[in-house]
Amino acid sequence: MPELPEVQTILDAITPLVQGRTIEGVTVLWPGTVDRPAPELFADSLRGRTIVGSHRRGKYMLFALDDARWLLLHLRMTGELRVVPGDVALHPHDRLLIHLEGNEDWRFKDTRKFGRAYLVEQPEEVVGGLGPEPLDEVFSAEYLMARLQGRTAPIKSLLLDQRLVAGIGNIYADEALFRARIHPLRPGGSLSAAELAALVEAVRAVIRQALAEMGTTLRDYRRPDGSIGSFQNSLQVFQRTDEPCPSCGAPIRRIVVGGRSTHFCPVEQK
DNA sequence: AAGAGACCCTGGATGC
DNA sequence: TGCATCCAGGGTCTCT
Repeated sequence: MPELPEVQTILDAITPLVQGRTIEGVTVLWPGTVDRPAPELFADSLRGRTIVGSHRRGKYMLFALDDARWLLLHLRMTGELRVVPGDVALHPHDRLLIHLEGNEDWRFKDTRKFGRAYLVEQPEEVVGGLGPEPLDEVFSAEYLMARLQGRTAPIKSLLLDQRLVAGIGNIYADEALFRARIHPLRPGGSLSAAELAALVEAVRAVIRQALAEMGTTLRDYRRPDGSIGSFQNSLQVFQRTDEPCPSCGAPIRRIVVGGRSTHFCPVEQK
């Protein structure tokens, strides 16, 4: 579900609801949601801790605790976060409950059970392998030129590789490639310096706009207050198969690249 | 090392 | 209506 703009939007909404608050207990409803340590130790270790800060790295949310450890959350495809009164009825897809002082619950709901929670001493244990943030100046045409040298995989697949650049998912990969007018099947190493420069700017523009619009709601994504994003109204190719290209009118095509649905204009993207 | 494919899960939409 | 198939904002693992 959520990519960088959605994760940032959720984090911005959830942080004021949990920062400074103390965890009275944890209920693990689906053990698979807890990646590390073992669920019982995870729950025991969080009891009594206070959340003192938060930030985002790629698609991960990082919550700093008062014992210098970190709670990391990844929502994967269908994860949702809410803070609700403790007596609100559970949803069948609630997987993890963090009970806050004052009888409120921070709830992790996740239909497909792909989401994960981590309690670690060093966030780098989990996020250390991520590439640069797309809005960081490190992410540049020169960086891509060096990293994509000799790569034969489709540029679409490479944009989804979190080790190359962190936070881009299926929606924004397709949208950025359209804006840069680059065909998704182009081998990564075949892109010229000018094309890479256009791609970097396209990625930044799409991410910035999606942040401003609080993300893209297609099915499951909800902000913690239940409201939706609005970038779905700005999508130019994603999930617009057979609809006219907004630039030339040709029907948008859908293909599968690296097992992921991929949308592009067959006329304009070379 | 890099790339392709299977796999992890559930539920909604679509087709017959 | 019922059943089958396909599809989904992600990432990890295995095999070649």
